Amino acid sequence: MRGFSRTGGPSTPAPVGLAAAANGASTLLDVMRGLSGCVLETVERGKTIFFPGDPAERVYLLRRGAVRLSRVYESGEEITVALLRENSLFGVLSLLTGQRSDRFYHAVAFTRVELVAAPAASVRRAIEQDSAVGLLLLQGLSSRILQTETMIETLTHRDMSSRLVSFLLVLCRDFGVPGSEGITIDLRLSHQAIAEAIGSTRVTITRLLGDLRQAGLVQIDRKKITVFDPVALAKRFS
Amino acid sequence: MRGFSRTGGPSTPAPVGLAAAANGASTLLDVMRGLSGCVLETVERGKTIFFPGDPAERVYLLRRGAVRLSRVYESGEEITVALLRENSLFGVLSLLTGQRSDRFYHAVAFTRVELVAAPAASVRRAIEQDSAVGLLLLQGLSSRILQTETMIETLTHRDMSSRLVSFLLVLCRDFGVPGSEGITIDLRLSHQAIAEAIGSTRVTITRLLGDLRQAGLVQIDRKKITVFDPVALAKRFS
DNA sequence: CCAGAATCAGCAGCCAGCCAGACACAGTGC
DNA sequence: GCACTGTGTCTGGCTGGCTGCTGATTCTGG
Repeated sequence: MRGFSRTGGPSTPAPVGLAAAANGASTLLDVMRGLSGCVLETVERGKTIFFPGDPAERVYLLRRGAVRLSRVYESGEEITVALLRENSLFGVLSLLTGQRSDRFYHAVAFTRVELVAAPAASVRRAIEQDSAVGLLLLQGLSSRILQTETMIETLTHRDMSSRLVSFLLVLCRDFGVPGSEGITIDLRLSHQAIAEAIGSTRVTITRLLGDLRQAGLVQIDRKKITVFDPVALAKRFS
Repeated sequence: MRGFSRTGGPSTPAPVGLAAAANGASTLLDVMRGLSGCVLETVERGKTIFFPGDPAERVYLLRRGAVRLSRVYESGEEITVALLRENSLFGVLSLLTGQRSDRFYHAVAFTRVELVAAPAASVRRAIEQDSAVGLLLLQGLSSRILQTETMIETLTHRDMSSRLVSFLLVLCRDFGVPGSEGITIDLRLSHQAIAEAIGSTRVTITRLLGDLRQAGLVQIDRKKITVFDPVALAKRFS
């Protein structure tokens, strides 16, 4: 259970009456698409959306697919800071101040991705003109904060087994597709990718996933993980 | 260095021209104080601001002091999800949907705290009436996201020593007061509290802090930690 | 203001979990 | 076919969690 059912609620921001009334744009997507200078982009799996050091001048809305935000160290090590799901806002740093600032994360398309990018200035202008836009963006960011905080919960688990389980539950929440056998995580995850996200190593993930599979809790088919019963899996916390 | 100097930048949202022009309210604090139904509260160290399960109907701005957001488990274990510094927005969950929702974190005053609380409905109304309010809130939330993501970086460090160092640097950023000898973290931190924040145990923190002290990197006086030289400390990453 | 209670800090020894490094093999795409 | 990425497994070694105890500090209620 822990953090699974409860945080599952407010994930996809529902249309708000206010916004719809204002100008017919009832979702973030509608709003973003209406902005001047907005661009619809498709990025192939593995391609970079922005590099650390790039100027932060656009705000992105992830329309389809998953994006990985990561931090790269001199050592070559790479840490995943967030795995963004559909409907997530990112690159909001550019809204922060009027001054120019730079990205410090690396944003990579984790799957084939469709996104809407709009200049920060356009977004600011849209907010001025229609306050409903501000509210929608706020809701988008709030939901990002909730996701991130769930991830912090995951990462403070002491033993790797609990961390992995907790992470799988987060993935179910964000990328889960219900099927006949359980919930399938709609991402092609390598053990290495999981390790980078929860601060472990490839070998450990291999071992722990093997344990979970042998316990009959999950199934793995061509890098796609199916969780048979999230509640049963949650009981696996140390 | 890692995440220290870079994220230090956009911490306190600077007044934005737009907002000032709109109605003279140039900071979040001004905005919040002007809201109908807003309440100024003082909460003593250790007292609860809201419990998990409480209805989420107000948005808070932390005016002075520090607030700890945590998750409590049946086992009695408690995990710190965020240590909020002055000027942080929290309780934004209530903005998310029109429907009623409940808190799932425990918010406790970590120090003596002054805060402004406003009903979510008032906040929504204020955004409608003055779009500058929306922008200020957005900036507040963006800065929260940056903080939270730095914390994720901290937590994905594998060895406890790096995690502790990284956490101390985060604390310097958020609660540091420069002094003649270095930066003093203006919080009374027990080893237990640190352990709960970085997913370790009291004993380990005791040992590692002892090491840092012996290495001449930090000083601890009645639960207040002074970091002599953040840059030197940052070199301590494994 | 004081005494008892509670929390906090420090130390040591034991042991499991996990990392490092290495290697073989399977799958996949060019 | 070949290169590359991903998976599975083993051995050794060390970090860090767990337990138990003691003395110091801080809090609390009279």
